[in-house]
Amino acid sequence: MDSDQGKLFVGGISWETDEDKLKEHFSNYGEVSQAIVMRDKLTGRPRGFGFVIFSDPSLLDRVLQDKHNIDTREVDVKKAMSREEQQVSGRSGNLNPSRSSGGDAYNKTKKIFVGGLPPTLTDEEFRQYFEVYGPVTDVAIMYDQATNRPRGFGFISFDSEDAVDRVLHKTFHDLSGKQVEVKRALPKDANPGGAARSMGGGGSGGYQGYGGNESSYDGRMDSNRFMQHQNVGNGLPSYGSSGYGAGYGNGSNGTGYGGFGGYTGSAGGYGAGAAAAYGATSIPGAGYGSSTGVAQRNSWDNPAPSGYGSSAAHSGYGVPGAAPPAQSPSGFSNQGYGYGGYSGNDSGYGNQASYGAVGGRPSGGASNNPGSGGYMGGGYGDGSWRSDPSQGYGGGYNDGQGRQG
DNA sequence: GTTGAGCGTT
Repeated sequence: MDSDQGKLFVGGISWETDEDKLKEHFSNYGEVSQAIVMRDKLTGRPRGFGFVIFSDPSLLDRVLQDKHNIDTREVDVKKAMSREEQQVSGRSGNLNPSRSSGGDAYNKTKKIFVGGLPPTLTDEEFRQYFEVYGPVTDVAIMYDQATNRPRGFGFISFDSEDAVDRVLHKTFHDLSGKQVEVKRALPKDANPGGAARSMGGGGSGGYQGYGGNESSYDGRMDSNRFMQHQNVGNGLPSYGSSGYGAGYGNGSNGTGYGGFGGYTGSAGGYGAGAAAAYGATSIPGAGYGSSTGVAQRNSWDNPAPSGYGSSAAHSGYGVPGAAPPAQSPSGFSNQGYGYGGYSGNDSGYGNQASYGAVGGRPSGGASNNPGSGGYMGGGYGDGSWRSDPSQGYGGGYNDGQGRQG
C-alpha cells in the first residue's frame, strides 16, 4: 500500500490520451513521477484508463477534488486501489493487515526483479545501487537477444533475505534519476520448460471449462494474485509457500470429481506448486480427493513452520484398495488408477513435480474401451508472473476416458 | 471504452 500512495487511477480517458497527455495534465498539480495508459496487449488499443503517480502523495487530495478534462473528455479520477485491495472492496479502509507483522518469513526468495530500468544503465551501476541493501551475489540486466537492446528490466540476487526485505520495503527506487520498481523475482525454476505444456494446446480438447491457471476449483483464488500466507478462508489448508493443485476428473460415467489436493513444501528453496490429479473412475464414489499433504521432515536448519518443508506428499487414490502403491514418479499407471500428487524437494531450487495419472476405467481391466486410457498431463500452471512468487498453482486436468462411447 | 505491463541466467 505504501507504494501506492500518490497513485491515481484515471478512468474513462479518451483513446487519444497517451502517457504524455496524462502527465502533462496532472503536472499542473505537482511532479508526476509516472503516468501510464493501459493498452490491450495484443491490439495496442488503449483500454480507456491509466494511472498517474505523484511524487508527493499529499497532492492527491487536491487532485481528487477537481474535475478533470483531458482531450475533451471528462475523466474519472480516483485513488488507485492496489490489486490487493480491489477484491476487498467495501471495507472501510482497513484491509488485510496480514503482512508486515513479523515480516514475511515464508518468502525465501533472494532474488528481485527490477523493472523500469533506464536503457543506459550498466551492470556496475545496477549493482552499486542495490549493494547498499546487502551483499549482491548476482546481477543481470536483460537484453533482447535479437536486437541487443535493453529490455528494461533485470535481476539482482542477494546474499540474504534480509536484504531483499529491505529493498522491498519500498517498491520504487530511484536509480540514475529514474524510478525503477522492484518485486520479488519469479522463481524461474518453477517453470520447467517441458512440463508446462499440454493444458490448452493439446488438441484433444478434453477438458471443458477448466482452463487457465488462474481459474480454480472454487473460483476463490481467481484474481487474487497476491495470496500470501494469510487465511484464504476457503477451508483448505494454506501453507505459506505451498502450491495448490487441482485435479478434475472426468470419469466414464461422469462421477469423477477430482477435488483438490496436494501441496508441496520446499525445504530451503523455492517451493513451487505441485498438482495432484485424482482419478475419476467409473465406480461411483470411488474417486475422491482429499488434501493429504504429508510433512515428514523438518529437521534441517529450516525453521519449518507447520509442516512446511516436507519431503513428499501423496494423496488421493482414485480407487481405494485397488490403486497400485506406486511411489514411482512415473506418473502413469497402466491400469487406469489415478493417483496424483507426488512432490518432493529437499533442497535448493525445488522444482515442483506434478504427476498425475488417471485411467478412468473400471478396475480389472475389463474394459471394452481398449487403448483409450486417459492421460493426465502433469499440470502445472505457472502462477502468473504477477503473483507473489512464493506461490505456485497447479492445475491438473484430465480427461479420464478420452472419448467415451 | 473505468483497476496494471514488464520475468533471466548460471
